[in-house]
Amino acid sequence: MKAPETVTAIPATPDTAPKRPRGRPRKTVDERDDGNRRHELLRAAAKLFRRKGFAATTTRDIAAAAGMQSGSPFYHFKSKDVLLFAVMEEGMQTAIARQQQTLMALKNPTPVEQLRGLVRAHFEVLHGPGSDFIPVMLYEHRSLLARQRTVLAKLQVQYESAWNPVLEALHASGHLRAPVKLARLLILGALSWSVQWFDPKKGASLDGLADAAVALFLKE
Amino acid sequence: MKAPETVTAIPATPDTAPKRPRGRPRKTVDERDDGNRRHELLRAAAKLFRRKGFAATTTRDIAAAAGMQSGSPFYHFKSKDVLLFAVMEEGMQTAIARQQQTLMALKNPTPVEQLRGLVRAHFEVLHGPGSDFIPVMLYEHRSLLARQRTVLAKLQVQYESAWNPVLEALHASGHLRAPVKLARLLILGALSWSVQWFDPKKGASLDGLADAAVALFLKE
DNA sequence: CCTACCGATCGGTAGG
DNA sequence: CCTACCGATCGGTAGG
Repeated sequence: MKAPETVTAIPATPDTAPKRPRGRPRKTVDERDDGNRRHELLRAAAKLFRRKGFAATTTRDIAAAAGMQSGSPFYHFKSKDVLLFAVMEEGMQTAIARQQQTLMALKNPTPVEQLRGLVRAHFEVLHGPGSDFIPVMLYEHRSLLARQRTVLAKLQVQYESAWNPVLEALHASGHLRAPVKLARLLILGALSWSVQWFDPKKGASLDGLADAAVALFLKE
Repeated sequence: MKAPETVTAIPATPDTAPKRPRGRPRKTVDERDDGNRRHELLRAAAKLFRRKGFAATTTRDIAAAAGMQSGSPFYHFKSKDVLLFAVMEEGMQTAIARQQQTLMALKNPTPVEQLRGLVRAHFEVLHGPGSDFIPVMLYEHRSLLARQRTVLAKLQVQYESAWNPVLEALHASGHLRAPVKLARLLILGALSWSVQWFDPKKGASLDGLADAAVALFLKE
């Protein structure tokens, strides 16, 4: 209500000046990269949703963080829910991509090496650069509408299914003793929970973490 | 504003009837068990906070779930934050108590048996009867004020510290390969995450879960 | 994308 | 504990 938000759009140029589109200046006409502004919103939303939660974050917070006025996010996203969904979907997409890259980069891997790769990739997705999206996905599931949840569930199954053959192999070779399905749930939980306690700024390395996790789960 | 909430308090009994305290009837005068109503609020709040999250739950929701009018929760709790804190504190208190009972009930336990007890007690706290309090504690941490967080942190340290000697012993005996501190974080994460996927109504037993977890973490 | 709003909801309170 | 409210905030929209 009294929030100036940013001191941008006071009409400093009256009728005398040649008419110019309001809002922040654009360098050329064909640079109007809508995708860019849209993505700024996504990143701001991801960051705020992660820190304060979906319900406690206002669309005004998000607009301000992206340097916009309070009504502007709705030019890019129909509603706050749609914004949340977009954050999660992008998170899952990049998570899946990174997971696949990691697995492909291994040459003739043993199942143990594959597990270590999956673990390492998961930590990367959770704590690496641009890592606000997936924690939102993990912790704001209940804020989604049923239909959105269905779509994301498919991506999640896709992500998790990469673990299955690896865990099966480890179970068969005696490296893993727990039932595969429960093992996957428990392992992914152990890793995902690190969002609550791992602080990337404190210097501990993701590699060290991954080693500890593999040592915890595997026999010998 | 236009919310009738519950069709309770329309003055169906005019001036003719003998005056009677409004609201739900009390059986006798000295039964006015304030602690009971207060606790009904706590339970209703825990349930709603767990299902919808703190920010998305209104004090009106809570009041209605406890059979009260919208302003009444503030007779028992100064603010919504205080209610949240009370839920978490009670959750930690009973979790610590249950954990201690479990450990005491073991006669001459091996470290492996102790771990299994701790795991089982943790699942009980998360999924047993009256299990809404601790999930709220786990998932609504960020909604707390700094001062409240400090108080709860002490209880959390107390709860977690019970794990340390057990894990140390298991590490020394070669049953546990990961560094103890990281192992504790990962294990507690694996267990706590089950809030996201375990459905008590689906029949799977907490004992089976505990067995799988121990099998996952321990060598042989 | 900004301006200027609206309608609804929400935490909380005074007074009994 | 209920009644009757208030002040603030919030998601969203019309119109440019």
